Amino acid sequence: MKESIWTRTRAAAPARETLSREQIVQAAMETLDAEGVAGLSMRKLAAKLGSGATSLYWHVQTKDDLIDLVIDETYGEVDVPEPELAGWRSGAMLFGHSLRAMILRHPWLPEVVYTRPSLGPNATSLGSRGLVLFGAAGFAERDVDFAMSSVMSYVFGTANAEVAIRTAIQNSGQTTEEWVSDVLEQARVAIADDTEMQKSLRRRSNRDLATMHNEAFVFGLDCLLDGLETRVKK
Amino acid sequence: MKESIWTRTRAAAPARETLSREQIVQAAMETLDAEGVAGLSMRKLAAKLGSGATSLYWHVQTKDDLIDLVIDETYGEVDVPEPELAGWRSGAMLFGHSLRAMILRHPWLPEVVYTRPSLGPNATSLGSRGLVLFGAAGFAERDVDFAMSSVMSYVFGTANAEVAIRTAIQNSGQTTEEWVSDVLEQARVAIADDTEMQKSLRRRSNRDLATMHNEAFVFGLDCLLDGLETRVKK
DNA sequence: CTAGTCACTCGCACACTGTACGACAAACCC
DNA sequence: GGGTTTGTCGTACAGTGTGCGAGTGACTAG
Repeated sequence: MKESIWTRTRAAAPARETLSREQIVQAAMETLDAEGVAGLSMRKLAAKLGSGATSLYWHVQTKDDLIDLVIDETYGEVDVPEPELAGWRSGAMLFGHSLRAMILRHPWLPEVVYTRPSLGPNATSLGSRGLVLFGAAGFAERDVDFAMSSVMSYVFGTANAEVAIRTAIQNSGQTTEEWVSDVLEQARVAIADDTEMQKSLRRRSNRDLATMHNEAFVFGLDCLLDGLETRVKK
Repeated sequence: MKESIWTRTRAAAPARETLSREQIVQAAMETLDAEGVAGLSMRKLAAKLGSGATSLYWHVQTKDDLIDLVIDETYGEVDVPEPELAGWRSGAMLFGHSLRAMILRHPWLPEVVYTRPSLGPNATSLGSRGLVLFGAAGFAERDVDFAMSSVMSYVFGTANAEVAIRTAIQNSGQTTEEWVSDVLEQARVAIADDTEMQKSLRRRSNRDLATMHNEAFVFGLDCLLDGLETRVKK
């Protein structure tokens, strides 16, 4: 007996310093978070990994596939509480906050997520855990799905809009305060004869952008959950 | 008298066969609707208009600016009923349906709309009319803005998700039925040990995709509006 | 020890992108 | 008729995703 399977498998593991799909996905995630979709190119990604550009194509079929993988990774970051722990309503609230936080951490997501369906393992697992949560609430059959996707859609919608503003600020190269006051000034001129917009503008202009977004988010989510609660089977 | 001012101005009007910004925007809209963002290139657009590629840059500063213009055009297609006509609640319902229909007509929108803020004339006018509508409901000061953006976010969220599925089907080259049954089969395998997902799957599998989306949309919107209604000042 | 096979890397090339630049031309004003 | 404005467009540059085929190191069978 020259060598056991154990030593054999052990030796086969490192083999050669080599790229791995996980490595590539993680590097792509970093680039996306830092520079957005426009900042991600296969050549730059390869350079970051110290390899040739086309080497990536052995581990990943196309750039789009790579993005699919990164997207699924983000879904893995979302918490879905189990209904026993918190009850469905506060569970849904926590779920919403976790999903929103994830999207804000990955502001490139809205730009790519609507060009493909998400069927990766993390996405489906999220869906499954979501269904458990909303299933426990006691909705009628099909309302379980409707309830869950309502909440997800609402959260995506609000977070996406928030992301749009954030990227705009970042691209402008200004501070948030500068940008806000610029936009407000611009708006003031544009709507000189629009009393309704002026009122809204006055309401917004003294408030911090981030806290306003937070308040708006929980306001709408509360409303939606209120509405959902009345649909629960008595 | 050889020619009056009338004939002169008449002659001066066309001046020379020339591109116009409106023409370009409209052609870009057509291409986007038909082929999506990936199908729009300045060269192809110019060819469609029978002009040189770089000629477009006299009328439009960059491709991104052009897309901004097209986006604003789409906002112009959204109906916002006046509150006197329908009351705020059914007005909001109509608004939601109109916005959703607009997004479904322009499935490329989600892909580009979250990388920039929308401050064009049609976008701001939509915002203004929206504020009139929700302002008439009788919300407390800041809740007017919150209510409106909740509804918009929800509608965007649902419509975007719908768009994602539609594009996926289109890209697959299959019919909707083929695609659905393929995905269901794929899902069935993936979730062999997940009873919650299986229940959901069984619920979905017999239903037409489009009507399911419609039902889900009005279900969630109704819930949200129910919740909003309880926030109206008494 | 050699020959062969697999797993993986990578340089080159192709077609295509957005757009800066500067030369051109047609219409207008004086 | 000269000059200015308005508009067009060919060329060029730097960059993109990725197909192809040659190359290389590690392992296995004989």
